[in-house]
Amino acid sequence: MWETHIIMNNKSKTTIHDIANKLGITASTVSRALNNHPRISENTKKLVIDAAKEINYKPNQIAVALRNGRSKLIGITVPTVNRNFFSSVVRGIEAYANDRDYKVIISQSYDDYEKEKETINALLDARVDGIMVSIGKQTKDLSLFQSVINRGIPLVFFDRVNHELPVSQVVINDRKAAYLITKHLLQQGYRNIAHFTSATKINIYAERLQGYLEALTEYGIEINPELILESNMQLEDGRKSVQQLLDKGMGFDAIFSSSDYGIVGAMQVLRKYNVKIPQEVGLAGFGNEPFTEFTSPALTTVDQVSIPMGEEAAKMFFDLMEKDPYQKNPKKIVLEPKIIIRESTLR
Amino acid sequence: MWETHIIMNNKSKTTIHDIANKLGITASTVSRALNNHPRISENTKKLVIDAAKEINYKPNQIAVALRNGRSKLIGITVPTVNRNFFSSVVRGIEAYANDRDYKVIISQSYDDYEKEKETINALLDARVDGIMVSIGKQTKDLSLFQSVINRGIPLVFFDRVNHELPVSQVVINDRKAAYLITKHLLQQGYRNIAHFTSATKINIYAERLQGYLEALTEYGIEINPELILESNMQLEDGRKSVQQLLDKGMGFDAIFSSSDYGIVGAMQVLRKYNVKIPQEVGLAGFGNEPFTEFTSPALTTVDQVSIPMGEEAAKMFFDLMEKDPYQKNPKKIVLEPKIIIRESTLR
DNA sequence: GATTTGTGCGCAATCGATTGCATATAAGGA
DNA sequence: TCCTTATATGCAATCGATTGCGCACAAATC
Repeated sequence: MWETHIIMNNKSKTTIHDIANKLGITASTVSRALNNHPRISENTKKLVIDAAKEINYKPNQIAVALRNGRSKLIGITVPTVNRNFFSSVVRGIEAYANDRDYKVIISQSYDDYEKEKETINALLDARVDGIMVSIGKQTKDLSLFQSVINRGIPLVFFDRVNHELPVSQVVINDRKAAYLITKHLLQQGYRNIAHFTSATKINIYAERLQGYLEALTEYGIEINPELILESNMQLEDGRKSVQQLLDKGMGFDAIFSSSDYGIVGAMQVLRKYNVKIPQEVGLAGFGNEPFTEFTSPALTTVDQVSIPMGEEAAKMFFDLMEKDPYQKNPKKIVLEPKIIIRESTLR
Repeated sequence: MWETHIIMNNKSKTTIHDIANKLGITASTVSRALNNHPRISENTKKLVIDAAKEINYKPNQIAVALRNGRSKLIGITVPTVNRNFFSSVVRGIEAYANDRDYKVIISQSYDDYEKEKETINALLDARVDGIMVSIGKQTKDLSLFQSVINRGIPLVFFDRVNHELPVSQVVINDRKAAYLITKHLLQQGYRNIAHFTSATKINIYAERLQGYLEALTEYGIEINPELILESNMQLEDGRKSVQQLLDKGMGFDAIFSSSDYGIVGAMQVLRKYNVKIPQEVGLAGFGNEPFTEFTSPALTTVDQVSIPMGEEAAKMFFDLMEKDPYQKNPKKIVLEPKIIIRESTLR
């Protein structure tokens, strides 16, 4: 089965010229016929279409792209593609774009600003028709994005955005989600709610912190800054943060983490100390990572409606391309997140 | 901040002709200078390179692609991109390709054969230089893949492959992984080990079943066909399968599932019945989905080395492109999976 | 000094498709 | 019959970069 095969070279080079030769007409006519140009007779149209089928003609999209100045490619840059949230957004984008005959190029920034610049430049070199980005944690200098806009290339931010730049964007209502989650904790009778957050210069984390504070204030609960811990909110950070709270002897009866990873880390440590969840401590995360469903108890969290977010972002790209490539009127779509209440906060 | 901006149209159209005009030479010379052609004087090379920098020239990759017949694009088709395994493979591919100045187009087949054909044809239309596929569950007709090979377009299968076609491929040693997991269960003293499998016409599942059987045989344990359950192995299937075993009163003290989802489903049901894991029943999955680390007890599983798999697949693509695009000598790389022993099988 | 060799660069075709501007033929109008 | 107006198609430029061939001019060889 694995032996050498005799294989012919039919590197399928059929072009409109082949069709033209076959029919004794010119490539112009073939091109027009295939594009259903009104000035071509029905008769030759039929002839051309039949001939195209017969020799299995497929237009060379590269040539089309060069001539038309449109590559029908969309570039995506995300920190990493193998994170459930990002891959789900990509899924949404791909699905929407695919239906419209657009293809999607992905590239990863690894949350590194230099790498992010590189990949975006690479996408521009590839002549993508538009770019969709979830910016990295380090991103500060926005001139690159400004120049993308100045060149009339549709640019869409999603999830992680920057408000200093008038760029069309799709986000979820982070503040409201955090508010609702915190309120839920309060309704469940938790009163000393800690919060895990990340660098709050990143908009989404600032927003979530805000929602948390709002809910507490609404319930007349005094804010305790020592209960607000900043970290990268990965697994290990969650462990450390909760350990810190325990070591300090901080009285807390719930934790709301801006990341699911952080909360799982906390859960692991608490279980070691035989803390009962949710009876003694309630735990809520953010992101609806698949694993939150399978921990025990299952974790309360926020679903970021990632696939719809991808679809909206893609839709926005097409809108921009057609109507406002220079983003004179950037749009902002705010999706409603879904609060997922599970056992970890139900006592 | 969101008001209208005055934005100039610098749709950056700098071409080699602009450089040529600026310097009073021809585009040919500019092209050669930029490509470091030996017949161009060092002096003009310097002039050209400086001028290129000055006007911020970037080669139009579309034009380059048309002229050279190489798009520097790699197409990937996976069933769905938002599954940890696939997105991790994509991550590996992207990382490797990116280092070599190649870009990656992704498309999803949704495990639907028609869709799979469509996306592969779309990738061919986009003139990708190569295609990497993890075939869908339905895929039967392989003529499309054969024709890709016949056209001299490097094709690489990964994970889900088909052995009827001599295509270069990267897989893991599924049989061995299953064998080792089963052996581990046996070593832990489990004797009545059930197995969840999927349609065994899909190679990977057949292999895993085989490894399971081998280990049992090695330990002189009689195979009980009633302990081998076939399903789609999603969460719900896992629940049903284990319920089925319970209803039938089958005596089993361990389950090895070919999918992590299946085993989590089983775990949920068993917990409802207050079955002690791992004391009464040991549980092992396959795939090392992120959630397996966070269940309690944490699940024993098999890591499919997805990122390395992506890198190997990408490496294979470049090899094929350079040396054997028509795959007269298809290669097969078998990666060693990593057995991840966790609490769910340690009693 | 005549001839060969080498250096540096331009001309024009090419990749495949699209499109503005003719042109040729047929059909319609005066 | 002559002229206008459609209708159907061809010609050639274009998108931006690459490359075989050729042509100057200079340097080297005899």
